[in-house]
Amino acid sequence: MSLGKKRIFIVDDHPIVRKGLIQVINKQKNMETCGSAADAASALSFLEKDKPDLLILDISLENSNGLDLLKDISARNENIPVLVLSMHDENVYAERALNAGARGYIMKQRVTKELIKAILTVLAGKIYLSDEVSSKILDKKTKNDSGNNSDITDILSDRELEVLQYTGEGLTTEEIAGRLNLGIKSIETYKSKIKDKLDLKNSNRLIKFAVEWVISKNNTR
Amino acid sequence: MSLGKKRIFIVDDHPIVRKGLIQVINKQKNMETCGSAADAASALSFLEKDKPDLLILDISLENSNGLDLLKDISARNENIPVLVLSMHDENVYAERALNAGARGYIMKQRVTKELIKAILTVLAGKIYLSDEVSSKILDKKTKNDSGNNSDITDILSDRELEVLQYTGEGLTTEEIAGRLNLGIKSIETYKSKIKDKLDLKNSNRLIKFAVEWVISKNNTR
DNA sequence: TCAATCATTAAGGGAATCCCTTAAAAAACT
DNA sequence: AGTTTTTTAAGGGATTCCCTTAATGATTGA
Repeated sequence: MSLGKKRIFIVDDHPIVRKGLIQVINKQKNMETCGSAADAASALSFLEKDKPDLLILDISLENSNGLDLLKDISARNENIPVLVLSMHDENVYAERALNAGARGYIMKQRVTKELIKAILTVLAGKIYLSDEVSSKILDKKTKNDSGNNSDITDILSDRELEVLQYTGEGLTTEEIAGRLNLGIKSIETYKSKIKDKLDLKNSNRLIKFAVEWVISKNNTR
Repeated sequence: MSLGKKRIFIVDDHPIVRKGLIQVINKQKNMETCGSAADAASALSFLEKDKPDLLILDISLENSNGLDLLKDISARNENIPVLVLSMHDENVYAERALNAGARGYIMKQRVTKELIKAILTVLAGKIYLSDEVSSKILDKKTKNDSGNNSDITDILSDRELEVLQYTGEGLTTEEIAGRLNLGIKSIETYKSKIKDKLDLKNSNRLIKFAVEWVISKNNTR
């Protein structure tokens, strides 16, 4: 942790965000960006050739969601520390990101102030989370032992949650299948699993629930 | 349109996005940023003192959604052209933004390439939209032009409104038919009329809209 | 006032979804 | 190591979607 600058690769589908990140990082003395990508495919092809010291990853990518890329990277055991960037509610995705192998989670609302701190923390081998999230996650871990948690993010699997999200955005079965690169039949299965788990009578109730969930997620805090 | 640089104010709750935008804009010769804000409140207080030539606005603000701010600005007749920035699907929000007074709509995925073009277009008094969306919306605008009241209760008939209400409560076609003592086929007709009138692509979008409408109705009064 | 538009109600029919069952490989707990 | 959960998907009847056509009554603008 001293010879040369640490090399950072950025994956984010918003060009302005990439620009902003590159600018902020390259202003630092002990780190520099070594490239960027807008989607999972080009990110992976870069990682095959070159290994940066850190990956900054937006989990809300357009064509293949960021959690999948994160899992993919962890699966290929690249051993690259990943700092996840998100515009979503921390409470919903932070824990999943960590479970999928991330070493840090930071919301776009916080980037700039906390970004460098987060990068340094992760580069030092530690895990970075904002105070609110870390305490919340720890809370849940201890509470969970005595059952009774009606947080849907605990009940639903990753895929089910994604399907719920897209359903709440008004997408059809076919459109969701397209987004996730899965068959229609699989999406139908996820929907029916969600209905079972959340005790929703039929698909209209499911959509209603999903829409309300998406709204409340975006309005809370 | 020539003496001095055009002054642009930015409203976005993501610091990196603000940084990126400021960098891109200030590189141009004929425009410059004159400030930025992360939320509606500080944006409004700035606008009371100073009037920029253009406002760039993220409609997915945290604490009060951007559409409200947009409506607020239009309502106070500030006459400032607004370019809306969004990470959302254009087809879902673009029209709402225009109805609320925006002069342009651009997705964050497109910013950098199209940003300057969009700014110049709006500054020139025109409306900027990506090609896909523009034709679609302008079509409808000309149709709807008389007495431009986008209040749903004016557009929909009584029956249609009832169906919308029940749909927003999560009822199925059959259940609605039961409630209103009508045939399923009639409910289907009403649903499709509603979709036509409100320009909703399919029944999932209809349900989403209906759920959101029911919620907003219960909150706004 | 009378043709014209809108509202209400509904049928026909192919396509898409829903809903319920079954299933198999992989991953994750215990 | 063995059980459970997750991810993925097929089959098939029931329901809903979506598009078209249509009849009757109410409203309204010219």
